[in-house]
Amino acid sequence: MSSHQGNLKIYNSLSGQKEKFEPIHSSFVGMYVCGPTLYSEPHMGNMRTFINFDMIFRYLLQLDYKVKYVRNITDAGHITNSAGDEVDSIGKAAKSEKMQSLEIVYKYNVKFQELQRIYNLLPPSIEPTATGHIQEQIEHIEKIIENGFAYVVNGSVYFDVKKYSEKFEYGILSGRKVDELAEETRTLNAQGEKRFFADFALWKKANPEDMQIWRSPWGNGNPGWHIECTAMSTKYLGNHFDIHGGGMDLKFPHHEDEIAQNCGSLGCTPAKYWMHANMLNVNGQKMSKSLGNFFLPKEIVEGTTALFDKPYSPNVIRFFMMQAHYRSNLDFTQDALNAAEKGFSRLLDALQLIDKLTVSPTSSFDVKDLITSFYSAMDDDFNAPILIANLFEAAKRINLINDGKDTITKEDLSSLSTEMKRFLQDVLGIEIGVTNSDSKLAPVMDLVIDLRQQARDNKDWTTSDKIRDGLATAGIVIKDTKDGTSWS
RNA sequence: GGUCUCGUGGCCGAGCGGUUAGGCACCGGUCUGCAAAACCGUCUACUCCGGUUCGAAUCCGGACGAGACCUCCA
Repeated sequence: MSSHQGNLKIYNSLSGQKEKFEPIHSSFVGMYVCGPTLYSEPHMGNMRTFINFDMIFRYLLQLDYKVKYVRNITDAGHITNSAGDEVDSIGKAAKSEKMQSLEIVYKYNVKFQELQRIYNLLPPSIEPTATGHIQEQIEHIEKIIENGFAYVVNGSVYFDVKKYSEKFEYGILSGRKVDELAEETRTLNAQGEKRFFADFALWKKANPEDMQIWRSPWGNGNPGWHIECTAMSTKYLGNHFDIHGGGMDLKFPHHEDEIAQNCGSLGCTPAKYWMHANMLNVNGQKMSKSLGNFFLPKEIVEGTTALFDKPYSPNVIRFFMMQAHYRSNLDFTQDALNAAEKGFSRLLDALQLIDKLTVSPTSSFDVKDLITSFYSAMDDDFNAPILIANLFEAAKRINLINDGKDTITKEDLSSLSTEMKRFLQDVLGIEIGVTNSDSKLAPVMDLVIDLRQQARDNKDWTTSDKIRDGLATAGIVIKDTKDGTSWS
C-alpha cells in the first residue's frame, strides 16, 4: 500500500462535486472508458480523451492501485437514433469504401493501435468489442424486459423510460427531467414504434440492406448503441465498479442510458464515479467529424495539416494537452503549440542537467515539499497543469543549483531526479531523453564544429561565422556554451 | 426553444473568498569575438453593472458575449 494512496479526490459528474476517491474493493480499481467507433480514423479530439484517461490510468497505477482498465471498441454500427433515422456509420463507411463492415473496423483499428503507440498510451487491460458480446447484450435486454422496463414492437426492443421512471430516476447524470424532456426537444421527431419519445432502442429489427445482422429472440437485428457498454462493463468489471469515463459529449444520452440499462437490468448504477473529459476545440469550436474541422493525430506529427506550418512531436502534443485540465476545453492553435514546445524543451534541458549537478551538505530549499506538491497536484482531481507548473519550479531550482545560487544534498537530488522523471514519464506519459541526433551526421558535425573552433581560436571570425550561417541555412543551429559547442 | 458550462494579462492556461500559478512572447541582466542559444530577473490580469463581505477573479443577482448537450459523436 503506497503512502500516497488515500488523498485522491475525483470530480464525480454524478454529484457535480469533487469526492474523496474510495475504491469499492480497497486497493483495486475498475475503470471503464468508452472507446472509439471505428468507421474512420480517430481524430485529434478523440485522442485527447484517450490521452487524458491514459494519464488517469497512469496516476492510479502510480498510486499502487491494481487497476483493471477496460476500453471498448465499437465495431457494430448503430442503425437508429431517437429521431428514427437510419444511421449506421460503419455500414455507410463500408459501402463507400466497398468493404465489409468488419473489414472497415479492422482497418481503422490497426490505425488506432498505431496511434496509441505514437502517442505513448498504455494498453488497457482489455479492449473488448461489441460484436464479440452480442450474446451478453441480448441477455441484458432479456433481463430488462423481464423486469418490465422494456417492450417489444415488431422485432425491435425499446427501453421504457416512463416505466423506469416510476422506480428509478431517469436523468440523474445529465440533470434532465423526464416531464420536461418533451418540451425541451426542439423538434418532436417521429416517434414511430416508440411509446414515448424518450424511449430508446435496445434492439433494432434488421433492414434488408444491413450489412451486419444478428439473431435474437426477437428476430434478426442489431443491438442498440448503449447496450454494448452495459454488457461489456458488467462482464469485465462487475455490476458496480469504480470509474466510468468518456467524453463530455457522451453524457447524454449514452451514459444516461447506460445507467438506466444497468438499473433496469441489475438494479444498480454501473459506476461509483463518472468522469467526463472535455472537448478539443479548433478556433473556439468543438472538433468533430460532422463539422469537418478536424485533423488527424498523424497529420500533426507529420506536419501535413494545413492548420500548422510545421510538425510537432507526440511528446510536445501530450505536454501541450497536459497543460490544460482534463475537464476544460482546450483550443489547438499554432501559437499555443509553439509555446508548449519551447516550454517542454526547457523542462527537458533541466532534466538533462539534473544528473550533472554538484551536491552540497545542505539543501537551500525544501525538496520534500516540492515533491509533495507533485502528488498533491495530481491528487486534486488529476490537476496536471499544476503538476507541470510545479515541475517548472523544480526546473528553475535545478538551474539555480547549476549556477551555484541554490544547493542540494545528494539524497535530495536523487529523490528529486527520480520523482521528476516519474511524473513526467510515468504519470504524464511524456518520453524524456529522446535524442534526435542522426548517427551518420554526428561525426560530420563533430568535424565541422572542430574546424569552426579552430577558426575561432585564430580569431578568424569570417570563417567561423560562415560555418555558423551556412549550417543555419541547412536548418542546423549552433549553440555556443561555456562547456563547448552543441548543435541541433 | 430547453438544460448546462464558461468569459483571466499580447497568446495559451491554472486558481474559485485574503498568498507570485505556470509556460510562451516582450523588456532588463548574465554569458559571448559578435550573435544565437541558455540561464536569472521583471511584467501583477481576471467581460460589464449591481449586491454580500473587514476583504471577491473567486459567492449572489442582472446584462452582454462564447461554447456544449438536447440528433451519430471522445
